[in-house]
Amino acid sequence: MASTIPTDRKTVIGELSRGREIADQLRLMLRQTGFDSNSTAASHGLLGKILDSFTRSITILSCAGGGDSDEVSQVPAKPGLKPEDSGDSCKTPAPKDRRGCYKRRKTSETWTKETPTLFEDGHAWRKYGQKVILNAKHPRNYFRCTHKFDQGCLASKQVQKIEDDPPLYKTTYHGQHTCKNLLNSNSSHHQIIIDAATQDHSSIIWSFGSRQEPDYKPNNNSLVIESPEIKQENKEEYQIKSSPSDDQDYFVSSAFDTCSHHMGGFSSAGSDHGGDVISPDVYSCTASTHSLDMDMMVDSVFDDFLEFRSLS
DNA sequence: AGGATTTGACCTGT
DNA sequence: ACAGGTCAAATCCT
Repeated sequence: MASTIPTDRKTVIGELSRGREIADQLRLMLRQTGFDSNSTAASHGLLGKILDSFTRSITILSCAGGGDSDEVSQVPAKPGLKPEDSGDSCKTPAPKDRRGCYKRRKTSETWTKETPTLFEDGHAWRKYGQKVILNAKHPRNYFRCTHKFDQGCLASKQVQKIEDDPPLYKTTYHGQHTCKNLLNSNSSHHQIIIDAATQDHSSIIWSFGSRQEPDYKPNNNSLVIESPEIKQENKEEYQIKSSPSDDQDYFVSSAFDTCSHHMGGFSSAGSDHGGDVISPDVYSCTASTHSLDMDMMVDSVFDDFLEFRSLS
């Protein structure tokens, strides 16, 4: 990686800039159209993410002069560290002095979810820490995307049990997945529901869950598309392994190009095998009939992403 | 053996 | 100074 040709870099930056502009236009456009407030809010949120992603990528590419530029979070430049082995500071030796080895994420976007159960979210997570939190009954668990190093995916999450009685888990997500490895390569049953008819707009609802909720039935108008199963890691006793969500957002977005989801549609299900149940999370998106041009815009945005990926 | 988790130490923001 | 986030060596698991 240390050797990306400058021309390529420029091309990538150019493409990303273009993508950012398009996403920005899309946001303006959304502002003027008549989506319902929920969808609008969700769409703006998603667009914000897209814009943020573009901006970060551009920043990384522009700053990291030589290439190599690993990530924003793993920054060297340690003040008190010996200058030898200029470059990777915290990676290898210097077993003790970790000053400057990492930067705590500060401004990356976060969003939280409170759910009564723990479940899969389609991504592979690696636990990297656990911390007792003041005034909290349960420790907080820290996870990062398994592909942090091989694909530079910066997504991470924190999971904490906040209630005992009716169990309640709070999951805080940081950053978007940029990795491509969803755990859906084998055969689970994610549900994608395209709810074809509602009053004003036709709306589309996708719902996902690594296990199907037995009782759940989409309404009559729903078109249900099943996607392959995601890998399940059934560890009965310790499950803060992954949770639903955001990444599906990414998955959905890239797969279908348009729409956003709103959080909060999570619903709990019964249980099977006496263990925790994975319940489907419902993402919804309203696709207005007059949004074709937006589709094209979003297409364009994702084209940029794809191009960026292929170049990098 | 290699990957994942545990856990104490370390670092940073407030 | 403290609380919380991250690192990385040790340990566990497959």
